[in-house]
Amino acid sequence: MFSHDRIWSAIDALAERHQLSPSGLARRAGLDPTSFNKSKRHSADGRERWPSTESIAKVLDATGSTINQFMEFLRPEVRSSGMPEGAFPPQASTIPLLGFAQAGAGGFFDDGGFPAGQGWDVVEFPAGPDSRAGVYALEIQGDSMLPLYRDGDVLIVEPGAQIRRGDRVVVKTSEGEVMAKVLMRQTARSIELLSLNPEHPNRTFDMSEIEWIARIIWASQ
Amino acid sequence: MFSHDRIWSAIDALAERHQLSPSGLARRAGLDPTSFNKSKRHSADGRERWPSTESIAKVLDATGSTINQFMEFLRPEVRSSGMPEGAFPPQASTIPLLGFAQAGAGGFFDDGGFPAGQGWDVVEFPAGPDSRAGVYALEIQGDSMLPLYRDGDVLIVEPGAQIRRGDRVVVKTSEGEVMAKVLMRQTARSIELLSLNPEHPNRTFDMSEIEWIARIIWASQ
DNA sequence: AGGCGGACAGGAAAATAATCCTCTTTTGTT
DNA sequence: AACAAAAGAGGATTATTTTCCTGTCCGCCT
Repeated sequence: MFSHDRIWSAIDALAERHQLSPSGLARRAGLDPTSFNKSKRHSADGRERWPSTESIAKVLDATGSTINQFMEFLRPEVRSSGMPEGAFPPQASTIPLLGFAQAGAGGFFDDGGFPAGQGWDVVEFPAGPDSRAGVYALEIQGDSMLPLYRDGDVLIVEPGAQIRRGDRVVVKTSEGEVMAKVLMRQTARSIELLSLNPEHPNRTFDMSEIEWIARIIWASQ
Repeated sequence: MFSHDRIWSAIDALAERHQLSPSGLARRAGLDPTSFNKSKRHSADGRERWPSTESIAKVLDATGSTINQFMEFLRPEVRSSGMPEGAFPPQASTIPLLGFAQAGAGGFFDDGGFPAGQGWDVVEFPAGPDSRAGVYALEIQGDSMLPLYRDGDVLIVEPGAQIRRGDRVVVKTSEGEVMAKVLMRQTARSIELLSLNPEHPNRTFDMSEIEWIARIIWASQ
């Protein structure tokens, strides 16, 4: 998350961004040029040394950088080698939440339709911090999943998410077929999938035919 | 920009966010409960005391907060109107994207169903930075919007988003009715809405009867 | 080639943040 | 109302970061 290593990397990245060495950056910020030496990032007994928030504030001020920019450097580098270039997993955030049935009552929206007033809950969107590993998107092609999913809709899929009956899932068979279905029933030996399109039949597979199954967590509208 | 005052305000905000006092937050983070006392934010000679980066990392870790969230608190308070307590808008991020039809081809997933290999695009999720003002969630109640939306599903709604024909929308009438529909047609004087449930009739309104209309951007699955 | 400045390692001293401790006030529970 | 726990002010001590200083190495300029 937010580690000693990351914060020093961020300082190095900031220096590099401004064509400065670590000692040049320190000097620019009015600090001692040896402040950011690599040799001083651990103490003699091996303990991690953390730069102070005051030093960081001075550095940002001296380089005209924003907190945003520093935070970009502070983010973890993409870990998994399977993560495509430029992918950057969602961060948790919260947005106002209201029950649909309450939405018509007065006092929840301003004139422009924006949330206002008291009585709103909050909900995490996207999902909470434990549940974002490997999240990816699949774009719907064709009309075979109407009325639920239209051509061009994007499904957000989360491998490793817990799956229960009734969940909408993406399934890959060992024959290479990938399909979006509703999980009806799963046992140790077999899996029964309900089609999203009522015109298509339900499918039942032996579990040995299933390569993986992952839950759809969001669909674009 | 990044000032002593702001960083202490951010710590206070984070504590409040977790229903903690400053001393409670410090205690949660394994620090001494008096660490964040207001009385200790300046030294006796008036000099500013800055919390260490190490302390902040501990606090974020102990509360399960992200750097993003902390940074939001670190920003000068600009937005005030309409944002309910505790709401914290989504930050842009990117995730891997693949067309559904390609998902069955080899090389895109590892054995566990996680994205792997080359050939993935990226897509922003949630939507890009310009389009998140006022985003909120509505939770579906009842079965009236099956098969599309089930009881308990959450819709993410974005007031101010551009709306086109075919978009799924939430509409509020001046009589106080709020409904989720598909936009069929909109003119300066009238609006025609297609019901999400095929058993329900289409609705046509005079524009003067419409208080606001907002696009549904995501639905939970 | 020689001199200068910058980058960086390393150590001691000074400055600063955290911890420990005591006490008072406030809050919550019975 | 009484009691316990939490919150917070304030001070001393400890731990940690910054500053000061020295020295080496490297690159650049004259």
